[in-house]
Order: sequence, then C-alpha cells, then structure tokens
Amino acid sequence: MTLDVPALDAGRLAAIRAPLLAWYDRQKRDLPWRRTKEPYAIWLSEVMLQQTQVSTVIPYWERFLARFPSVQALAAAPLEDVLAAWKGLGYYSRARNLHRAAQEVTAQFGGRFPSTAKALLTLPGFGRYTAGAVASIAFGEEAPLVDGNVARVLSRLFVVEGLPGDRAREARLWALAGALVKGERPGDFNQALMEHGATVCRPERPLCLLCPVREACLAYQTGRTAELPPAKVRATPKLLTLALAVWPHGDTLLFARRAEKGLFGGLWELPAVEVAPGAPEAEAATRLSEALEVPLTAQGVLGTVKRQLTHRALTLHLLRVTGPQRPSRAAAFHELRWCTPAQASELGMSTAMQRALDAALAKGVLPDVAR
DNA sequence: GACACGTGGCT
DNA sequence: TAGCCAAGTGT
Repeated sequence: MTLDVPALDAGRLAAIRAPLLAWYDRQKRDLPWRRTKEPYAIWLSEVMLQQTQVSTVIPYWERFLARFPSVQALAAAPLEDVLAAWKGLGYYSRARNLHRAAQEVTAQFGGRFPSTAKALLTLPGFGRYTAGAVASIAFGEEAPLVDGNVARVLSRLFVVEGLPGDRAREARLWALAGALVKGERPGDFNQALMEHGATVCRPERPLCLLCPVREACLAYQTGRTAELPPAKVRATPKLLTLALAVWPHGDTLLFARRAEKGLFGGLWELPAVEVAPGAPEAEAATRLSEALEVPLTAQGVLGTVKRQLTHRALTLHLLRVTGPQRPSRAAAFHELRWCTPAQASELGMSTAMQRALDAALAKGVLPDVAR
C-alpha cells in the first residue's frame, strides 16, 4: 500500500486549497455551531451530525445545549435524562458514549477538553473523524478528517478508485486529506471540504459548473463524476419481530427500560420480547410472561406497527395483557415503571416505540381522562 | 473486515 | 413508491 501522495504537488495543492477556502468564506451556510468556538458545543454538533442530516440536527443541538449547557452539566446528569434529550435522533450509542466521554473529561482532564486529535481519540465516541473535526475546528490543529462528503470530493478530485471500506482507498483518502489540511485555518478548510461535498459536489448530479476547483478535478476532466465514488453495497435488512405488552392499570401502562447495549439500548419501551415472525398470540403471551416473571392473560392483538431501519425490518405486535400480580422488576429489563402517557412522553424512547405506543393509545386502552 | 446501530429527507 | 443517503463508531 502506498501512502505517499504523488498527485499532490505544491502547485496542485495550492490550486485546491485557496479556491476552496475562498468559496467557503463566500458560500458557507449559517449553521448555529459555526457561531461558537466552545469545544463542548462543537463536539456535540459533530456527534449529532454523524449519519444525520443538518436540518434534523439543528433543533436537537439547540435543545440539548439549553438542557446540558456544559460538559460538567452533561457529566452530572443521569444517562436516562441524556437519552431523553436524544429521543428520536437515532443511533443512541452516540448519546451513551457522549455521556461517558463527558464524565471522563470531567474526571481525567479537569473539565477541559484534550486539544489534539490523538488525545481526543482515547475518549468514547471519538473515532478518527470526530477527533479530527474537534481538533481542527475547536483547537486549530492541522488534523485531517474524512467523512462521506470528503471521501466523495477527494474521490472525484483525485480519481480515487475502490469501494467504500477498501483499505487502500481509505488510506489514500486520509493521506490526501492530511496533505491538504496543512496550512492556515485547518478547521475552516476541513469544513470547506465537507460543505463543498454537501452542497456542490453532491452524490447525484453534482453542480460542476458552480465548482470552485473544477479545473483541478480529474473526474471532471475525464467525465467520470457520475461514477465516482461507487455506491456502498448494503446488506438486505434482517427481519425482527417483537411482541409488546400493553398492560393498562388505572391511567397507566407498564413500561420497561432496555439493556444498555444493542438496539435501542437504555431506552424505554412497552415491554418487548422477540418472537418468530408468524408466532401465534399465545406464544407471544408466554414469552412476555416469562420475561416479566408474572403470570399474565392475553386479551387480544391491538394492532401491528412496521418500521424500516437501515439493517432491520421491524414488526411490532401490540398485545393487550393483564394479570393478577403487577410486576415492579424483572431480570430481563433494566427497570419497570407504570406511567401515564404524559409521564411516558418525558422518557427516552425510540421513534419506533413511540409509534407503537401511539397506536395502542389510539385503540383506547386507557380511560379518556388519561389521554 | 463485516456487521450492528435509527431516523427522516429526497428522488 | 421503495430505495438511497447523511458531518461514523464500536465490536
């Protein structure tokens, strides 16, 4: 594998750096995290933006900062509250790692962020990208970063072949990014590269006529912008079928908190067990009874909610149940709690589970006064 | 290296 | 519409 960068002589470097930075200064979007130099706020934006679109992140970022205004405030908060603030944003391990990293920064670094990519990389949730982003944007280190945007831009500028995930391709992209970021304003340059990928050098129908580095782009010169980079090969989603217990009592329903790892880790749910796709109601009731460690009676299926995740096709069967003993704890769940809908709305819950809960409530499982 | 991990927007 | 995609990380 070659790590040198033969296509990047000094002249080529200058022909990309300067126009891209100048373009960024003219055309950058006014995003809220571009108005702060606070490392904590920049870190938060970078984590929220992982695999998530800018327009989705903005309101979350603002609410989260209002609720947890400093790394110390975040470190001191219960994980449950952090997950509640993350509710609906997806990839919840990001919130768990964010919380852990805040505690490590507070405990090991006296509340001050490490300022180099190398040191940041030791914190939970900091991979190569996020370490480079925070180091360059918040601390001005000449640290490279490669995200999906940068990979696309550099693939086209330098005609980097290979599929996403290919080791030689990744090494080449990081080497190019590392050579390009050397110089003035590394944070702005990295953002320029990403901004360019997001708005001009788009995946489909890139706006080459508006491109500030068109003359330096090998893909443009050879008519290959449409075929670079090749699309990711995605596995077909696996089926996951869950039976959910809808157990009314007074104006409450039973809720459970999931184990901290895996799908929807640490989030609240209607108590759920996995069942075979075509499993009969009686089997689902038996599984739920075992998980909740109490006898229970099935009172019919209230409905089914389907959700498509990236790697999962989720089917949620809502099973109305009741029983003589109301459980308050069970080994299969972190915690059990009886909540009104109003209380449940404050819990950290996945969007998938929220849809299921809404469907159950729409069936009138609780008295009107509780809704 | 492959896979798990969410969600909403866009075409 | 169904599929693709987005400022990735952890195991």
